[in-house]
Amino acid sequence: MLSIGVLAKRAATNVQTIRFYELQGLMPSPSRSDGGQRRYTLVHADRLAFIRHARELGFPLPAIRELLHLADKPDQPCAQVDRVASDVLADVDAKIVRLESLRGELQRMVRQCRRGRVADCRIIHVLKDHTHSSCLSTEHNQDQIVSKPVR
Amino acid sequence: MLSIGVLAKRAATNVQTIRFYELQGLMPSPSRSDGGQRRYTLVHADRLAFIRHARELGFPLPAIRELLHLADKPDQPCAQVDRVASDVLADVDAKIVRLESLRGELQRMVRQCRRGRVADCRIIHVLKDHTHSSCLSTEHNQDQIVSKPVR
DNA sequence: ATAATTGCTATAGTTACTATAGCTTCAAGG
DNA sequence: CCTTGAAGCTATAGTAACTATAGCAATTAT
Repeated sequence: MLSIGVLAKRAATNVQTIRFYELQGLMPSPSRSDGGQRRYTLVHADRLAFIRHARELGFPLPAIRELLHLADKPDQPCAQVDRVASDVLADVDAKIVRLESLRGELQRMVRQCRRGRVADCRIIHVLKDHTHSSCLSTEHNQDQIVSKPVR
Repeated sequence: MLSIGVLAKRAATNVQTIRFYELQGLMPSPSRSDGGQRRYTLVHADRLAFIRHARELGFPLPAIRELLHLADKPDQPCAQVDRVASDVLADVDAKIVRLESLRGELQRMVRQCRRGRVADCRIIHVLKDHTHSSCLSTEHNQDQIVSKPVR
């Protein structure tokens, strides 16, 4: 029987995340100690590893929920599994395309900076100039670009 | 004088976003009509265009706040502007690297899927097998990969 | 037995918005 | 002048996937 802390260490997850997965129905509610603390088995550890691995590969939680569901039905055809994974792949591809376009623009901007005064700064100029602003606006594509959280 | 709706259309933004930027201190509070509705000038329109363009390029709001601040001091050297832009570029670069690594893994998984039963599915196998799970875990790099919101 | 650590629940914060509810104001037509 | 429908107002909650905190209870080590 594993405490939540031990399980968390094994999966390189943190404790709150495991409780969060339980709330979201991704991890089953484990049994409890007499005092009410969660006690896990190796089955739980496997399931958590599956979830974490899928997360690292960019699967969103609803997709993982679906995969876990499918994994429990070994005799079904795996077309659905393939579709879920392919969707994630398509998503990742789209993100790469967009980011590479951003990178191009940014590199151009930064390269043109002559380190003078703000008044002459190409970066500020480009941002101010809304005639340029069409260069990237791919209609309905407004992805959020977030700085990564440092854990 | 522009109403918030007209301003929004010009900047291809939506109305709530403009009010949100005002709350965040990115847009100055405009004057109001007798009935209390916001009335904007072309100065506001320029500022909003600047913000939107920077957002499209992946600048987070705090960075945009800094740029707006710097843009108001034309005689300062632009080194700080350059640094902000370079940071965003570095961030975009890091995201691309990570996503390309994800893409590789996903492609391998999807290619190996033989469309059989779930029990034999390579995708499920790879996800279940935690000996593979080290392949991507780049220590403290745990970026969130989110599906883009459809507007 | 006691102290340090870990666990518990519930709640709020993160990013950059988006969406709703319930109300008020505005602009155009008759 | 009056009505009507669209647009605007504030305040609040929701999104994704966690992370962090507060205030308390259980467990473990000494």
